[in-house]
Amino acid sequence: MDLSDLAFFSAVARCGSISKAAQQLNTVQSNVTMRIKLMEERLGTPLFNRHSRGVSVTNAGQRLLPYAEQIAALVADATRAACDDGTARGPLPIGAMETTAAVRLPPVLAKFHAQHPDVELDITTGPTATLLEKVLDHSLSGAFVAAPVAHPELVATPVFREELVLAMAKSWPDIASYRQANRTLTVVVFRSGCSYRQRLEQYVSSQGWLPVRRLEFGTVEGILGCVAANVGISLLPRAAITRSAIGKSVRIEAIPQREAMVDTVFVQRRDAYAGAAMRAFMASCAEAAETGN
Amino acid sequence: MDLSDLAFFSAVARCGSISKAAQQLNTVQSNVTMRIKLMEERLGTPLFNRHSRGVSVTNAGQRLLPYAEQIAALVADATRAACDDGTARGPLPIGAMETTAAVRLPPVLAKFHAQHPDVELDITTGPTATLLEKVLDHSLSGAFVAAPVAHPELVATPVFREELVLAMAKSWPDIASYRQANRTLTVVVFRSGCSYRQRLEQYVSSQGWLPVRRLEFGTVEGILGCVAANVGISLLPRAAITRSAIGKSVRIEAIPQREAMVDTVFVQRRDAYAGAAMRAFMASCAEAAETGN
DNA sequence: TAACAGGCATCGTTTTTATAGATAGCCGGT
DNA sequence: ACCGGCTATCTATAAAAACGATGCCTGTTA
Repeated sequence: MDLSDLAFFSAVARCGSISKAAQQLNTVQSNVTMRIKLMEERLGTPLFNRHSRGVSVTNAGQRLLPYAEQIAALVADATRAACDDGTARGPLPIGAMETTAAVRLPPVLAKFHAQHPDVELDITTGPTATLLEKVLDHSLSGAFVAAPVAHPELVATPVFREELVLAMAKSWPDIASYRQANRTLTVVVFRSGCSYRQRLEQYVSSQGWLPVRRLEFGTVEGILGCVAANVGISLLPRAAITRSAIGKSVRIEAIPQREAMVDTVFVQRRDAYAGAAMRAFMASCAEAAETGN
Repeated sequence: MDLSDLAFFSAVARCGSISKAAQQLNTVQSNVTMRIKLMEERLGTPLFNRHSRGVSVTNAGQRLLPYAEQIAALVADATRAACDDGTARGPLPIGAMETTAAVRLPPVLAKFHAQHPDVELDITTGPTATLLEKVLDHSLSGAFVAAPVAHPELVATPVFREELVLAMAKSWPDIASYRQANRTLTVVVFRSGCSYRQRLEQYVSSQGWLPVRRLEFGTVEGILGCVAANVGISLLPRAAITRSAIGKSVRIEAIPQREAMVDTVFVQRRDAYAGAAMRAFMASCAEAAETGN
C-alpha cells in the first residue's frame, strides 16, 4: 500500500464517486479506477460497492478510512518536522473567536509579524465549537477559544482573561427595573456555537427570563451596533466594548464575578508537531498573556 | 513522500549505511542512494551526513525517524483492519513468560487452535521486560507478563493468578533451620528481566539473606532439575511445580500470601488494531481465566 | 420506448519512474 | 601506493502510472 493509494482511497470515499475523485485529484477516471482496483486486489477485500450512481464504501473501507486520514495527517506532520530547521516560517493557520480577534490579537499579531516576517499567519474567526472542529481535523494549527476545553486530543493554554459584561443602549432602563416591567427581552448574540452566547443565555435564564427573541451576528461591531440602536442587550468582553468606536454609545452593566470571568485559551492538537513558527507564536502569546492581560 | 521512501529511510537510519540498507531491502545500492537523494530534495533538507564509513542521521533525520516508524506501524495496522472480515485468521505473534507458557497456555492454545485453525499462533517466551519491549515495538501483538504493568501505551487485562512458592530439594532442611545454619544460599532463577526473579530476591533479602550464588536458566524444567538436584532453591508458581514431572521430587514451601500472589496479565498496545484473531484469542483467555483459574 | 446522460471498467499507447548493473571517486587503513 | 569499503552517477531496461478512447450498465427523460 502506498501513500498516494491512501489519498486516492480517501478522495473516492469522500466524493462517493470515482469520477469526482479523479477531478479532485487532477487525474483521469481510469487511473483512479485502476488504483482502487489494485488496492482491493492487494488487500484481498473490496473497498467500495459499485452501483450505477457512484460508489459507496464497504465495511472494510469503513475500517480503513480513519487510518487513511490519520496516516495522511501524520505524514504531513512528519514532513513539517523534518523541514523544521528552527527558523519560523511557512503557513500558520490560526483560529480565533471574533472578540479575541478584534480585541486581543491585533497587538500580538503585529509584534509577531515584525519578529517573524516569514510566517504566513492566517487568522480564521468563528465560534468556539467550529474552531475546535477545525483544530481537530488539522485545518487549523491552533485556535483561541473560550475555556473550558476538555478533549483528550487537545491541549489548552490559558492566554487571556475576559470580564463579560452586559451591553445595552444608553436609554435602556437598568436591568432590575426592566425585569419588573416584564417585557419581552431581545438578546443580540453571535451565531450558534459561541460560548459567550451560552453564557448569556445561561445568565438570562438564571435571572428568570426566557429570551424571547434572538438576533444573530457574526461580528462584534454588528452586535454593538444593534445594542446601541436599542434592539436588545448582549454579553461581551468588557475590553471588546471599551475599545470599539461604537462602544462609547452603549451602557455597560457588570454581572456577578463568578459568571463574568472567562478564560481564553489557546488550543492545539496534543499529537501535532509544533514547528518553529508555532513555537514562536506561542512564545508571543505567553508574553502577551503576562504583560498585556 | 512515499511509504517505501519512509521504509528506505528507516532502513538506512537503522543500518547507518546505504549499502547495508540496500541488502536488507533486497535491492541495489544505487537505488537507495537515489531515493534518499530524491527524498532530501523534496524535503529541502539533508537527512544523512555522508562520510567515508557510511552515513549518519542529521538533525532533520532524527526528527523524521520516529514519524517514519509510527507511520509504518499505522499502515500495518490499517491493512490489518481493512482485511479483517470478522473471521479469525493470519499470524498472531504472542509472547509469554516461561512459566505461563508451560503451565497455563497449553490448554488454552489447544482449544483456541481447535476453534480457529486458520490463526497462525506464534508463541515466544521470555522474561517480562523483554516481552514488554517486543509488544511496544510491534513485534508481538500481545504478551502474558507479570502484573503490575504501568505504561501509557499498554493496556493490561488480568488473566491468571499464581501463587509463588519456594521450591527446594526433598532433602533440604526447612527454611527456618537452614537460615539458622547461616550457610551460603544458592537461588536458581530465570534470566534477568523476569519478575519472579525480582520477587525471589526481594523475599530472600526481606528474610535477611543475601543470595550469594545465582544460577540462571531459561526454562522451568531446567530450574526444577537444579532444585531437585539440591543445587539451590527457587521461587515458582505452585502450578508450574505440581504439573511438572520433576515437580514430584521437590519440596514446596509456601511464603506469606502477601508476597506470594502475583497476577499474570495479557498486555497489548493501546493503539493497536485488535483484529478478529486477536479478539477471538482474548475471548479464549477470558474464558480460561474464569473457568480454569 | 428510445434516446440520453452519468458513471464505472477495460484496453492500448505514451510517459514517467524505479531498478539493476557498471563505473568512478572518496577516504582511511595497511 | 594499494586495497577495501563506501557513496555518487550514468545508462539501459523493466515496471508502473497516466492518459484518452471506447464500451457497458443503469437510471432518467422526452
